[in-house]
Amino acid sequence: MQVNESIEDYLEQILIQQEKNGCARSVDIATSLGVTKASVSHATKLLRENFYIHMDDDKCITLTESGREIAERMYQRHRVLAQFLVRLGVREETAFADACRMEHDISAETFSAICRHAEKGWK
Amino acid sequence: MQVNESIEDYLEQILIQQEKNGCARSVDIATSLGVTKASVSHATKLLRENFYIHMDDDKCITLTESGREIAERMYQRHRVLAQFLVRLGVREETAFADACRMEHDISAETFSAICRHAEKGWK
DNA sequence: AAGCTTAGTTAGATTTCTCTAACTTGCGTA
DNA sequence: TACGCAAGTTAGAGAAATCTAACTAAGCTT
Repeated sequence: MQVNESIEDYLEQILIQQEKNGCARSVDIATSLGVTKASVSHATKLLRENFYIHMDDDKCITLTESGREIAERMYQRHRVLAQFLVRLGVREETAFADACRMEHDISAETFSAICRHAEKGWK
Repeated sequence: MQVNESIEDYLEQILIQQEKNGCARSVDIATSLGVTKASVSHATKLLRENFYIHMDDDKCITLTESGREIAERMYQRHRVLAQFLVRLGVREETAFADACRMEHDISAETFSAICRHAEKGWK
């Protein structure tokens, strides 16, 4: 399995829910990502087989070390990109939605350039 | 057929070649996009069927009005985004590659915010 | 003319992601 | 206890993009 956009979205969403509730549930992942439970089930099976997540007996999903690493990277990108866009004058909602797609596309070099400017101001 | 990332890339590449050589050729599209001739053939068939391109008897590919509209939008985004990233300190090559993916993802709102800042400076 | 090279097409397979539909399982409540 | 709901799984299908391999068709070159 290669880690692609879809997989990254699942991992990021699991992180968000895990931070909020202690663990993530399939049904909530489905709602947040706008996909069916069947799709989540399929994805979590893959993620489990490749040791990116752990699912305990009562279906509570948590990230493993390697899953968390990817999820944190995506979530950080998501937040920094959204903040950056807001400072460029984009409405918060649009910024968040666009950042959600951009986070998968940019190189480490571009991300660090954006990090440098997301905090500073510009004229 | 819905216009997605892949289709946008084909149209943009056809525009670039059309500007340079008067028309685009399948083999050059394949080389530029890093896909096989078979993939280009499949894509151009779709694009023809949906009236985004025209292919004359000697296989010379040109954009129709509606194809050109999409291609121009993508190419403009590509250039503006790349320029913007360069001004943020990203190396030209990386900027161009990242812009190539970002161009498909950003909303009109985000693009116009970036346009406003791509020309101005920032500190 | 015969053979080579290049461009393009077609057929068929593969991969990836998603869906619907039908199923199991567990829990709560009437 | 029995019913029904909610969560999750499985099977099967479809869409989209790509690939390889084999083909056609034109145009050069000897």
